[in-house]
Amino acid sequence: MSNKPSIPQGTRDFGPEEVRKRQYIFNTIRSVFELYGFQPLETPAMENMETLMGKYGEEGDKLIFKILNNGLNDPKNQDKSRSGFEKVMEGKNSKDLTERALKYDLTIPFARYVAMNHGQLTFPFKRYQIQPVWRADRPQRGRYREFYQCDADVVGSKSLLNEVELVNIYNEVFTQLGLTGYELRINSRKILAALAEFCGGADKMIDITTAIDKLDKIGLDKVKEELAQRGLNEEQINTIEKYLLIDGSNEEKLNQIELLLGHLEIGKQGIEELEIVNRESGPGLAGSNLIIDFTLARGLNYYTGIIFEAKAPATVKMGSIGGGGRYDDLTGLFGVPNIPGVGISFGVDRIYDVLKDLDLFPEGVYTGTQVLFFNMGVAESSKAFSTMQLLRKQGVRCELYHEQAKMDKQFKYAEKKNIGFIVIIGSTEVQNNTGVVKNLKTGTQQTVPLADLSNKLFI
RNA sequence: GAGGUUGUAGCUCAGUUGGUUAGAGCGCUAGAUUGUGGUUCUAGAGGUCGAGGGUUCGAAACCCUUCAUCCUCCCCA
Repeated sequence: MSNKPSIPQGTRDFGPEEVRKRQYIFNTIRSVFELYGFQPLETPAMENMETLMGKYGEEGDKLIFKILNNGLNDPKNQDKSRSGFEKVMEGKNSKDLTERALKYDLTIPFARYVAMNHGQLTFPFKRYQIQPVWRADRPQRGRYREFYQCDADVVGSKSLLNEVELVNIYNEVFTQLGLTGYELRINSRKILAALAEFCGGADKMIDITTAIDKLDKIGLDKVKEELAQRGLNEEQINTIEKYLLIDGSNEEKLNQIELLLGHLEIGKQGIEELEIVNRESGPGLAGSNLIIDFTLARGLNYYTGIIFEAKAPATVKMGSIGGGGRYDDLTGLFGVPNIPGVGISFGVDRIYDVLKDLDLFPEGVYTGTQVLFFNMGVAESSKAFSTMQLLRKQGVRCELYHEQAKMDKQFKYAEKKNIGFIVIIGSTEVQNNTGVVKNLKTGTQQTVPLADLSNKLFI
């Protein structure tokens, strides 16, 4: 029976305090995006199925939340519904059963938007987008079925200046949030492509990248094992091992990769890109927070150039808190070729968990109401109400206790809501046109004429 | 999709080999205290032991099923 209400697996309610903390993260990210000249965009929660399918790889397709069509039981649809169901049972998709799905990320809907509106847009188009996305994944630490992404993308520009700006956006946001120990790992898909070309051919690229991506998790030996399982021979695996053993500062890594893959045209391009981004991203940033990592692969198969992954400080064991990269032709998927782009994403829900673990939320996040007016009776509360309205006009956040009650109760209400000040207007005060202002943190109080009440008293 | 963990009061959790009426702390309500909270003291309310079935003279405990939860793998933010 279980009459208890519940919410779907992997979703969450956010109480007042949580919302405030999340808002703090959103506002920080939004203000940095705006600072760098990005403009807001919102797209629907759901997209047509064909917009999403096939864009995230085979695994990704399975994780898309599909929406059942309405009217399946309508007599004139029943045959279609049945045959559609048969198709679904075979693992295929059927428009007769589902033609819409919840969006899986913000990049593909954005690409769809650009493809639809490229005639009207001014390029390069820089947009940011802060919205929830949904994945039918099994929930666990740092993984939810509904979560927010904050994306910033630039389309219509091949300049590496964009990558450099995005690196600095990451740095600015994480620094403002106090997350100074973050790591921004970068690599280039072109280097990975060069490696694949050098040993095994381009068709082995996905096999190679998914295996080496796990290096820090499972270790070199296991990676070699997995490569062998995926059909690479010993010579090829040895080359990959050399590749994986590249280490040192960013500059040292670049020198070593030059020796290994610099002779290939695509490798040369990738190395040059990394070199530029590393050099231009700013003194103090490159090499400490910005780390060139040749094992970084990233799953999304539309990336073609520089790729990013932001990681929380190793101590919190959270993994990726953001990611992104360059794609040469995302809108080509929607019939509008030759619009290159590059973008990044912040995972707010994980950043929230990390800030909580590290106790990095500032004090000010918790404040709501500044002043509580005590309710001392009908005539008294009427006076309190009109006084309160005047204060509200000055921008002071205040409230009047909802009913006449013992002072004890009203005090406790203020305390629980973390309200810093109370104002008592009782019969004596009504007569004298005064109020007793008490600072609950220090315990001090003073009687002041109501006309003198102002926001200065409540700081 | 595969594997595991936990589910007892509003919250955090005890509960012995299966044995009478299931406990504690915190919180809540009321009083001590009719205009001054946080401290203290006193009293009180609050449980179909996640749900359903089974074993047993007897189940919170053992078995099966199911749901939820958290975690690991896969993959990802």
